[in-house]
Amino acid sequence: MEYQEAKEKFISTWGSLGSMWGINKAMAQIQSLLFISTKPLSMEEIMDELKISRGNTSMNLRQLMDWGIVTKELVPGERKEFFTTEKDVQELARHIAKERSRREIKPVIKVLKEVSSIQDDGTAKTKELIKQTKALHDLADAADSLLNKIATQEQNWITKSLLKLFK
Amino acid sequence: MEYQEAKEKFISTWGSLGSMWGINKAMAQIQSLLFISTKPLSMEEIMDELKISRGNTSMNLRQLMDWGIVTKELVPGERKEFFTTEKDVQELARHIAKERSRREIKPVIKVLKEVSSIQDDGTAKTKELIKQTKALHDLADAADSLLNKIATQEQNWITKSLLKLFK
DNA sequence: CTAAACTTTCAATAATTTATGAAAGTTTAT
DNA sequence: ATAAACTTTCATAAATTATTGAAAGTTTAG
Repeated sequence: MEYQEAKEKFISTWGSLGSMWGINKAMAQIQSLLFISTKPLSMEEIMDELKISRGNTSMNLRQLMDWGIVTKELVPGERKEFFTTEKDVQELARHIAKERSRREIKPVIKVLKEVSSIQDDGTAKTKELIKQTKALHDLADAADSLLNKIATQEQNWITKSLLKLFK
Repeated sequence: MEYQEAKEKFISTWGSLGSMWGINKAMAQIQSLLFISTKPLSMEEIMDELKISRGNTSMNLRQLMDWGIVTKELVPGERKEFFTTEKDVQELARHIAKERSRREIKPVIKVLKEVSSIQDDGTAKTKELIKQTKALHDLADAADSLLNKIATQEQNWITKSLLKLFK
């Protein structure tokens, strides 16, 4: 396998991994392209490389910027904009963990709290609803704390976590 | 908020959380319905409750069984089949972690290994591809180990993990 | 100010995913 | 063996999500 093939394999695999986790293909592919690029890329270059439209590129770049993992780079003397992604995998993981927590997990925890706090009317089904949603709430809450600790931890958390956790 | 409202809120929230993480709505909703049910439910009951078709119910129940989180229950004297989900959240989380690792993370790690193992031809772009995919490989590998440790750990891992990790 | 260079928006369309329902398949009781 | 009870399959439909491309918007150079 040589460069071009490896690159394509990486980008397409990353793209389909994204889909499995609710991230659209174009977004994942743009990010992965930037991730292995040796220099910032313009919109034009991204479009060409991935064979996607201008609009699609623009919208997905915006989303990546909203997620905080892609930034605009202003190249002196150039009029157009260039883009780079966070190159450090740890930092990348941290951003994603933080955002997923904020956007997706926290709101669900809130609902679980509401639902598990309803008045116990004494019936078995109400008791079960309360019991189960409370258990889920506690799990989600613990998982979210873990995620956030990780997200705000200094470098190399994974290595350190593994050490602490399984020593 | 009383029982019916709380129940619906829980089921619909759980359904949309599923979508964010690549799990279809019906599947998530069936699981959540079973999760708060005080008894095993028949296909008929699930269809009625969630207003989904027989085919859809059947296919999603099969998927849930493939994931190992729903099982058929044979009620003596009854001809039809009944279904229950794992009621213990820890066990549930463990199943899901294990399956996601096996189905999604492991294959990606394999690709990352292949891609990061290409011949270094000395060019900057090849070096970058190797470096970045290797970093990603190491991260994915570490995260996967963590997930699997969690998945095979005894009860209450979260509490224990948190203690160890942040004491 | 104005025109060129570039980016964003968004209505229309395409692609993908999910759901339906009836036919085919299976199991069980008699 | 057969018919009723029940489940699965799968072609088709519906719904959702992603993509396009051209028009509108913005910025910068001169």
